[in-house]
Amino acid sequence: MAQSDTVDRILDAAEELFAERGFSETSLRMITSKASVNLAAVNYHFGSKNALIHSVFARFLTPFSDTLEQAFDELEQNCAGEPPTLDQTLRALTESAVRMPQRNERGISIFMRLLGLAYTQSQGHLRKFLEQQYSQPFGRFMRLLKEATPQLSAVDRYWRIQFMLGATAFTMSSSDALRDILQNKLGVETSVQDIVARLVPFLAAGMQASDPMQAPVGKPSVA
Amino acid sequence: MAQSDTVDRILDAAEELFAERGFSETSLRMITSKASVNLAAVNYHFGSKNALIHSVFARFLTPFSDTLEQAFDELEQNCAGEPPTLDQTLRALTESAVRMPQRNERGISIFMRLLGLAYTQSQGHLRKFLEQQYSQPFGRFMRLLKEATPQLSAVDRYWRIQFMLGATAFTMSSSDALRDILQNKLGVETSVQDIVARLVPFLAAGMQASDPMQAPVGKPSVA
DNA sequence: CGCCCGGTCAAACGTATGTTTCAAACAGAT
DNA sequence: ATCTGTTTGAAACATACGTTTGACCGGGCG
Repeated sequence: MAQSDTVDRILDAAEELFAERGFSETSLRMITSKASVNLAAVNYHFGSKNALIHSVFARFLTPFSDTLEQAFDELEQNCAGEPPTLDQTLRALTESAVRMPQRNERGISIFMRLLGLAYTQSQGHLRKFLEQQYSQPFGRFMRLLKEATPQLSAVDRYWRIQFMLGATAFTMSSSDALRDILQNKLGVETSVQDIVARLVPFLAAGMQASDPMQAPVGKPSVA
Repeated sequence: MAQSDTVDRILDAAEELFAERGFSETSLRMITSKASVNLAAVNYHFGSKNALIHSVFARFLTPFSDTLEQAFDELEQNCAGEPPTLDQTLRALTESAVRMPQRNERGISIFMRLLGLAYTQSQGHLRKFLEQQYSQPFGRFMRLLKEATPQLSAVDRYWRIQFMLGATAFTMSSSDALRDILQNKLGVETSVQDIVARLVPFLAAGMQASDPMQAPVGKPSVA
């Protein structure tokens, strides 16, 4: 049957172009010409450009979501009763991302970059789509974070989670470029796993910093 | 003689629209109609849309750059000889941003959002413009960071700086949305100053986390 | 006054976008 | 071989964009 692979070709091309140029900066014509398919194929198979964007996200977010739920299951099972630590929770997340079945070696990088874009570019439809589609694993992650940092106020925790998201999405989204720079400047090779290994302690330390609102600063602050 | 204020009206409108919608998502027609000026005025006064973007950045980045240099001067002067601490350096940066003379109360928010967008949206011309225009204060900030974290290897420092940049740029670029969410969920009002006040300790703690490559992984006490 | 010139304006330019159309090609079942 | 529903193809659609044009206005200066 060889039922046409047009759909996948479009998704592959769209994914890559979106990741490196953003959504509004990527036209359907770029996508279809990169995918070597007819322009009309996008609207035929997906309905609209926005729907294509949703499909691109769904293709990697759904498996990731499943992997993540599974990792969280194991985590909670292993430390039965006690809530998992912050470090364990973060590791469950990052390892789910890294271990996820990739279509190619740049997969994880593209994946991260798209997540960053989704958050950054103010595409109302995308945010709505993601919220009503993947609220469950996201909510679960949030709950785990909450249990792992009982010392934080809700507001502090909220902001620090945003800081973590930012550091992660940003770093991963430009990880290719950053790795090249490092390679040129210091002659050091780096893998995505290396980056993650450095990122997690950074995040955990930031997350557990002493309360900014009551802790005095190291040096007596100039009132 | 009431020399036309068209230029400023355009800059004001552009600044606001860019901040809330991004660059490619904001058309000249939106800008000119918000500013109540003729469409052709943009190309007449600025030459092109890209040049307008540059002008928007220059208008707040140049004073900020000056303020920052001054803050760094004072900083280095005060702790004569000794290099400023990480916390001091970060505070010099953020306080320069916050204290900068604002055109209106949303100024700092817009300013941050635009900086985040500049880093996030892959506008080649913008990055080039910023690099060749404001490389000096940026380089100086990097040098101060280096002196404030002598315990870090070059590679560790490199990655952690990226993490900091990411957390900052990302948070600031979506700060309005994040503040709204917080307002709806917990009924808490937040100012940019609040966010910054929470961000700095997070960054400082992450920056000074124990070396990820030699520290044991489990959950040891903080050595 | 006449002249000029910085600034404004409505209108048009050419190009690129997302989407639609409709005929042709194709597959599989009858 | 013929029919049927699905998928491709080239072309056109309407709209929006950034930019350019040329007419027009209103003071300052000779």
